[in-house]
Amino acid sequence: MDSNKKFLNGTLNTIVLALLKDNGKMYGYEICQKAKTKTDNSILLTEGAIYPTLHRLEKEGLIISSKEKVNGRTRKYYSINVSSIQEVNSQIHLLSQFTGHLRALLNLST
Amino acid sequence: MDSNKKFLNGTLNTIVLALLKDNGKMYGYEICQKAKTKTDNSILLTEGAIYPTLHRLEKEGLIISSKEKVNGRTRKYYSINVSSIQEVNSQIHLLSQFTGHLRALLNLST
DNA sequence: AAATATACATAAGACTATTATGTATCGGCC
DNA sequence: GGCCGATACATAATAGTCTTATGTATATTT
Repeated sequence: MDSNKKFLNGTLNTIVLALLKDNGKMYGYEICQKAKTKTDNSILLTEGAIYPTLHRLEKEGLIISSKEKVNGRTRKYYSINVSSIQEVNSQIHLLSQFTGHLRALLNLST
Repeated sequence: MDSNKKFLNGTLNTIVLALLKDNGKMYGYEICQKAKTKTDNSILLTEGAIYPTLHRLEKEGLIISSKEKVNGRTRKYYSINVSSIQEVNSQIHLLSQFTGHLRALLNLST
């Protein structure tokens, strides 16, 4: 059920970018929940993976963060850096192409 | 163009199994060529990745090998171990599901 | 004769995810 | 009132896979 784990490698970066692009702004915990609910509990992002990924993407300048206190708990919201939107689109497009190629190799019609 | 590289991680195992299942028996170099031609020169498997993968899969008992001398060059042919066909099908199915979930996250219709 | 394609193999290094651990607040339950 | 689960962040040690580089060897093309 959660054997998807081993496939995640390399795609997590782009998954995060795609979710942020769609949802405007999100925080780490929320991204994990979204991925989980959108994939029937199949893609389960762990904290040890998501937070380093967010830090990495911010360091690279693709996303920006801002802290907010909500209900007493601190949330760190991330959103796409507008000046990097082309690069983000490019990365999403590449992953999209890759899934297509994968499906061709697996003989999946669509 | 070959930025698919970073997405490959974790999926190579299953790609190899899928190709072997479709083509009966193949050798390492042939697998690389097949992946390349079937994906418009996008998925380029390197020798440093393919050979360790084949050795790993054989060690796990999912595939079996036999050496043949063809035109003066030695080829090591691999094929699915018939007694592991269920496990192979299962792994291919999991990757297939994963690509579906990925496409859902990327908002790709198909 | 030299370069390219074929065909295998392995080692060093980089990168990413898993697992484990730590901190802290909030809400529900008994 | 105290405990547990959910929320929310973070980091370190470890494992695993891929890239890059290197090596060997034969056949074909230029």
